[in-house]
Order: sequence, then C-alpha cells, then structure tokens
Amino acid sequence: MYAVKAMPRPRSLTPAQLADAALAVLDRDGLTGLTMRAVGAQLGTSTMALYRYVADRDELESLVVERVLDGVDMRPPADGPWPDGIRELVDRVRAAVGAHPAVVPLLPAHRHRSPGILRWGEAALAVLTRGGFAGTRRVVAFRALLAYVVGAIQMEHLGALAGPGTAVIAALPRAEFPLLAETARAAGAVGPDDEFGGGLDLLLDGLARQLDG
Amino acid sequence: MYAVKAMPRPRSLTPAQLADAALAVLDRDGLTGLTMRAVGAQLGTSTMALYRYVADRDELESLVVERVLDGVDMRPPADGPWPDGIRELVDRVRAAVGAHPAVVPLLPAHRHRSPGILRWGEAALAVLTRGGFAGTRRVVAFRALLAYVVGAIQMEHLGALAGPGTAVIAALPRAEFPLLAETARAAGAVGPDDEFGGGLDLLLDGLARQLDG
DNA sequence: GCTGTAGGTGTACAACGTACTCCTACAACC
DNA sequence: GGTTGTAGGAGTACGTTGTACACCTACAGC
Repeated sequence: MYAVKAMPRPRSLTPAQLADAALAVLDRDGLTGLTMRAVGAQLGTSTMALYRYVADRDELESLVVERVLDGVDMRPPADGPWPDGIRELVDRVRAAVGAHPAVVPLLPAHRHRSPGILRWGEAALAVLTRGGFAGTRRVVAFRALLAYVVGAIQMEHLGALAGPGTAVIAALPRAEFPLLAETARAAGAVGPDDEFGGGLDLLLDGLARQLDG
Repeated sequence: MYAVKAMPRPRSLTPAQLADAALAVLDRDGLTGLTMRAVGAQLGTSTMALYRYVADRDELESLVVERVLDGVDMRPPADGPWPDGIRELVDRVRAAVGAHPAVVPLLPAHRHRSPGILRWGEAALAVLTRGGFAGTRRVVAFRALLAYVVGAIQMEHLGALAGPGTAVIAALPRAEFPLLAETARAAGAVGPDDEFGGGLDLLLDGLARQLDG
C-alpha cells in the first residue's frame, strides 16, 4: 500500500460546500425542490458528480440536517436549575430549525442516524441526570421530552394553531367543531413562543413533580 | 336542469373501496409503494380511473388517513376524571395508527385537513373543558397534548428507544455518547406502552398541577 | 513526459404523477 | 326496444425524478 504509483485528481468540492448548496436549494425551493439536479446546478457541476460525495438522495438529506444542526451549541448548560438547562437546549434547536423550516419534515426520519441529534440527546440526558433522573425514570423523561420537541416543532412549522393555520380552523363549521373554532380564536392571542414554551413548561412541571413525589 | 336527457354510466367504485385498496397497498408495500399505479392494480382498474375519485395523489393519501381514523371512537368519555378521559382518547388513536404504522409519516401533513383528526381534537377539547381548562390555558394545553401525541407516535414507529431502535443506539461509541448508550440499555426494560403512557402522564401531571396552582 | 487513479460528465432507463384523447356502457327518452 | 347523450374507464404520452453505466479528464508521483 505504501508504494502508490499515482494519485488521482483531487476532489473539487468539500462536503461542507455540498451541504451548503443543498441547504440553499432547500431554503429557496422547499423540500420538493431539493433534487439532485437542482443541487448540481447550484454547484455548477453535473448531477452525477454529487454521487462521488453521497451514496444517494437520502444521504444528501442527512448532510442538510447535519448542516442545520452544526451551528447549535450542544454543550449542556452546567449551572442553574435543571429545567432551565432543558429549556435552553430546546430553545437552541428550535431556533436553528426555525431558521430553515423546510428541514422539519426530514427530522423524524433522520432522528436515529444524525450525529447532531444524538449529541443533543446526550446533552439533554446530562441535564436530566444532573437534575436527579436515573434508570427507568430517565428513559421515560428523555423520550417524553424528545417526543414533545419533535411534535411541537412540526406543529409549529406545518401551520400552528397560533399563526396562519389558525385561520383555517377558525373557518370550520361552528356547529360541528364548536370547541376547535373557539380555541382557534383564542389562539390568536397566544404567540408561537408562548405556545411552544408553555407546553414545554407543562412537561417540565410534570417532571419536577415526579422528582418530588 | 330538471329535464336531463341522459344519465351516464354509474361509478363502479365507492370511495370506501378506493380507500381500502390504498390502505391495503400501504400496509403491504409501505409508503413508497403507495403509487397510483399500484392502487389501480389492486382494484383491477386502470391507473387513470382513480382520478375520477381523487384529484391527485395527495387526496388519495387523505382518503387513507381518514380510513385509518374511521374506526376510532371519537366520543369524549363523559365520566371519570378528566385525565383518564384524555388517556382514553389518546390510546384510541394510538391503537388505530399502530394497526397501520405506515400512515404515520402522513399524519403531520394531513393534520389540518383531516376531519378525523379534527373530530379527535374536538373530543380532546371537550374533555379538557370539562376538566376546567379555558381560554389561553386551554389553547396551550391542547397544543401541548397534540404535540406530544404526534411526536410520540412518530418516535414509536420510526424506531423507538424501547424497541428495535434501541440496538442501534446501544451500539453507539461509548466514549462519545455515554449517557445515550446507558439510557438505551435501560430502555430495554421499558415497554412501548409504559414509555408512551409514562410520557403522557408526565404531561397530564403538569396540566393537573397548573389547574391546582 | 508518462501513467495510473479517481473525479467529473453524458447518456440512458425505469418509475413516478398526471394531462389528454378516445372508447364504452348505461339511464332516460322516443 | 332502439337511440342518444353523458360521464366513467382505458390507453397513450410527456415531463421529472433517482441513479446505473460507460466514458473522458486532470492531476500526483515516478
């Protein structure tokens, strides 16, 4: 292996450039616009050149997810009450994802393989552990937190009740969905941050109560 | 309009048959296998005949979602403590979806338009209202509940921590993700029901605490 | 310079959603 | 019971997707 006869042409792209280009396409044209051809055009290369960097479209999506999560500070906040630490961690991913809403549909599918999401999980577990959670309780707490965050972020970017989506529901047949219509109207006074944070607080309160009891 | 000259050939399919066929394809071949051609073949009709019943593939998916939710009892439980009512409602949808796991990725996108999901929301709001929630609090409670349910169901069927997905995480590099690895091992002792229900209980505890305080 | 390697390009194909055109079968009339 | 108008169903065809394959190309090392 040490006596290599010749070295090939060096790569003209970095994975980071590829990820940036794909993210740019995603931000501009949405998830349906994220095609191999579009990313190739964005980079000024052929479509097939991308396959020297990723095995398939799925891997390209992974690259995008990772790129969005790259800017997130994944260090667990070390001081302060543990619920504040969780809130901080949650807010960081929420902000990062909010800057690129089109990645939202990709998150559930890439949840297992994404190093970024795994690092976030590790940080969240560190905070929970510091708060006193261990064993089965920690498993359930962690999963509940993840479920809420995943669900709430999706709700937020697929038409929140507080937001443009409200109008749709407010126009529902009153007779059939009286409570939904009423709730949709009341939701106008609740901002996305209050909605997201309020739900998280409910979960954190439940966790705190479990620690006490 | 009353003197119609001739009546056309009657439809040979019912929407229900179409929904059943699509659901059968979805169950058998997964979401990627749910194509117009496959559903046409399943029904023994041409592909294009489907377009007499649905405008496009998206509408076909709506039909499938509705079919899955059709069997769910959407009447809000009228007696017993309100948290038990919520648990009951949540368990019903979870069971229905669990019988057709491949629909899970469709749920977030169809959340707004699906009459079935709307009816579920109305029922959940009825229970929350009976429990004493109103105004802004009810908005936040409802949204938090929905976020948790949507998120938890997706986590459950896209590889739960307690479940087959555990193995993937348990194989993580220990040095980099010590807590995740440990949690994955501990998760082996937690069944999916305990995991799902435990998280829901945390949220319900938070809600109950809010009502008291 | 020569050369071997891996990078980049172009072509091609199967499968998808669906627009368009034609044929067909039935209910309502004489 | 034949005729007819209507909407349903079938067939064909097109643009777009991911990607397999075969080819050419440019550079590091001799």
